[in-house]
Amino acid sequence: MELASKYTPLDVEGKWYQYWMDHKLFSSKPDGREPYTIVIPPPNVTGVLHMGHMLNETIQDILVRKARMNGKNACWVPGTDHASIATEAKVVNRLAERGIKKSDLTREEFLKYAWEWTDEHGGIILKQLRRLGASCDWDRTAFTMDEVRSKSVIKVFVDLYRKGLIYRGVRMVNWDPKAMTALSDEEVIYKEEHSKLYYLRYYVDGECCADNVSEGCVVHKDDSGRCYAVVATTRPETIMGDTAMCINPADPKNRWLSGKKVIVPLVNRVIPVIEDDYVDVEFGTGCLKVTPAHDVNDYMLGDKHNLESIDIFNDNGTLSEAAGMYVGMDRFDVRKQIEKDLAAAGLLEKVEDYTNKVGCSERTGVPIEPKLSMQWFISMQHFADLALPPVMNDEIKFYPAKYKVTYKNWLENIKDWCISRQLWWGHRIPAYYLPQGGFVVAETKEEALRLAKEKTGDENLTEADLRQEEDALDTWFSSWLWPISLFDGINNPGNEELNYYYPTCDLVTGPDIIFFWVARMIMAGYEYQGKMPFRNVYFTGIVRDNLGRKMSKQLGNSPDPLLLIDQYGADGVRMGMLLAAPAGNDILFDESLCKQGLGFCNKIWNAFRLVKGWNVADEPQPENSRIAVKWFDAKIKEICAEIEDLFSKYRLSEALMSVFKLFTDEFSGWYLEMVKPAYMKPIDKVTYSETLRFFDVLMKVIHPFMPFITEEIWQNIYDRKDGESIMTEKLELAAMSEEDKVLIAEVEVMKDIVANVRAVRNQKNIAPKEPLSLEVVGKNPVATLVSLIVKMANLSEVNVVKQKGDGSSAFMVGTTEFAVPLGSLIDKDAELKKMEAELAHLEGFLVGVKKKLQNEKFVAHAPAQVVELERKKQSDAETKIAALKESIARLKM
RNA sequence: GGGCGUUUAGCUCAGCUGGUUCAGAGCAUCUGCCUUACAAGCAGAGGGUCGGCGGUUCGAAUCCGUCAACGCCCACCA
Repeated sequence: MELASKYTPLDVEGKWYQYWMDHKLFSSKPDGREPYTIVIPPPNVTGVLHMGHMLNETIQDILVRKARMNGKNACWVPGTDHASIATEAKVVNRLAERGIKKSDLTREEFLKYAWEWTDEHGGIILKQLRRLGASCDWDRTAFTMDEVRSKSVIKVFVDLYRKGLIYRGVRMVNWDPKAMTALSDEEVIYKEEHSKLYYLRYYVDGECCADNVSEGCVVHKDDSGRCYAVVATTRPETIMGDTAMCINPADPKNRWLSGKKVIVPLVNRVIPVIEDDYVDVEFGTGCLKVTPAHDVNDYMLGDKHNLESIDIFNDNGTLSEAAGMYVGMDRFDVRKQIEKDLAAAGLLEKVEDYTNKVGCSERTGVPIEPKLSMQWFISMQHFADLALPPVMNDEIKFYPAKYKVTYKNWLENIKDWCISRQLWWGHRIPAYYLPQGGFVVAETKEEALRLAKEKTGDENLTEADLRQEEDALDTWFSSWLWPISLFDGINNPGNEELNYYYPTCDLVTGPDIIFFWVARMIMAGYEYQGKMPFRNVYFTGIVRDNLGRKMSKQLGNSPDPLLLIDQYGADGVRMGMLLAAPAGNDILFDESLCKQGLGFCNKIWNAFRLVKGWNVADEPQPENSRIAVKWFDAKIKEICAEIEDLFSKYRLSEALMSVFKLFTDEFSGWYLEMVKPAYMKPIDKVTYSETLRFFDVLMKVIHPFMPFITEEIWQNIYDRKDGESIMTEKLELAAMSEEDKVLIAEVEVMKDIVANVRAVRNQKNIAPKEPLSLEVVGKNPVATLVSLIVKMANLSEVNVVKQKGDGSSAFMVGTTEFAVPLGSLIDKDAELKKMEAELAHLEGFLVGVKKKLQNEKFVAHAPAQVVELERKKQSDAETKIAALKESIARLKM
């Protein structure tokens, strides 16, 4: 077989993915094996793959492939999310490009466009995932708006309504004026903004009796002697909605305003001064303008003090007729204009720079507007009570565990969830309004009609009389059912698939959706299955660039994942991602890590090329190879046990590093060099077949991380039949024996000796191919491994001597001294210097150890084995010092 | 304003319930090698007062306190 000296991923990756698909190797059906289930966090249906997905999906694929390799029935269910707001916004934009306004379309027409868009762009992201090697069971691909999922959503809505957990009411909600819909609290993100604090004059209405004031009052008067109050606000454009001014009753400086009325600047409406200790005396002037329609706190005040509420905004953020002024202008244009107008009218005291947090829509980015409106809500306390205990008592484990605190905090301060959205793209709320007023909630129109008749007693009602709610549901109202609805567990409770695959095992997702999604899935899981939706949650970090900046379109610092795969291969990119991704930390992605990944592929490739290039002869196995095989057999067991342990702790990055070192250092660097036949010489049969066996095992160990190259090589180790695949293989290794442990330790000593001899070569510029000899002073600690030392250090002989010869370079391994005779090459002075430095270090060390042992408290308090260790350190050091001193003395002779 | 987390080599990170020469790994750097699998390679080497200060202890990177810097989450001060 001819193999190129460089590995080219593109040649093999597509081929094997197709092979896996053709042989249905990703597909899972319930059987007698232990299930291992992951549901994908569904990406937006019209999204494209970015680095965050790459990280997430790589981790999931590694876990899934590992589980498969461990003999479990692994099932990774893929799917996409309809992403109500995001998708609707995209469709609206696209229509706008064609000159079509959403408002000119009927709901049906709009949805037709939306589905067109979805069919056209939908699922691209899933196709892209295949390039990465994702081993999802594609036959199970689901969509949050497909039939099964939609039906589940409606069923759950009706159920929760009947249980009294869903209600409809007028509340202050977060309004997105761009998307023109209500949002949940979680969809609001607070951004720091450099804005301004405007100080406005509110003249006192009627006679001003400011002469008659108490101590500490601060009264403002203008040039003509009229009194006014000063209100500090960041939002002067809302003064048209002012219906009161509020002071703190305990505030002496504003005492004089008590019971007065003031005039809203420009608007000239007279409003009362109310008193409430909500007002912070220290902020601004202690006078607060109250706009109940446009601020949550003001709303609370209005409610308490029975104030009128004037909604001055249209749904799109422009000013409404109710404002009376600036009608039709955008709220931010009004802010600019009103500043000018106030100043011109002499009503603007001053303007200060001010930094505050502004709530913005997570999706559209525009500042949200608190708005009083009729919406649908879920009572959340019930769900919080369900979802808190299992996480706190670790029935559901979070990795890293620190997110338990975040989770707890949220659940203990839970607020009701606004689930209605004034959007068309989504699940339409199954509520039907009656001509007589009121509504019914039902899964179907027929059922609604039946309920309506029952409710009204009007037998003449027809379906046409019922008007279905226009609002759609929050996207997350479908996502929270995902682990159940994927197995049709809502419509078809207790079905075989559900029983087998649920609860799922691991959930891999970002901490940014811990509330949106993770917490709510736990709620739905317990509500509808009485069981957790997943056992473990692995929170990944945020992918950042190598400067620590979040990857974003604006910065243009996010590489295109597919281009990376073109360049480094999927295996290379997977390794690059994972190397940078310790659990729970943000990952600083650097393209050079992918290069390292490809480099590793190349290493594997070339190792295989070497082995496959050997000629095999029927001759006895040499001693060095016999030991090497035994050793590597032990080593592989050791490292695999380590890897298992790391996997169990989700420390995948470290597991990969162990895998990498096992192959690069232990296998390629040591084992292959130990057994490698001399140039043009054949290898014995036994060693050859054992080496192929190692390859077989190693490919399985590496496979979860790098599926493509491992399949390619695995297929070429032996003749495989069509349909065979590394994916259906199991990795089973025995535990290490005592003998294994001893051998591993001995080989470590041997490596140390070899490294020292190589160092001597380096220092003396002796070519690797020039054989040297080695003297062991006293007893060889690894006498059984002489054949390996000879081969690895390229020695002509190893002699055990009582005393090392003259003209040699010496070193110590453990307590044994070794020497490489160099004859005339020896540099006496350099050798002396080296030894004296070593001696000084050892003597210093000995002093420390002795001090410790002379400390009575140490000997008394420390555990016996620690003290014993110190004593051994002392005697070892003394032995070494004696040997060194002797060598130095002899050198000086 | 509250809470959480981080700070160890030039970079990214490991160091579990204090105790082996405990100060580590990968990458990067430096030196020497085109050695017949791989120069995307091989063999070596250098590099850190473990953020500062204080405490507990026979013994602290590890435990406690405090300060500092950075990051994240939550919160209705206009």
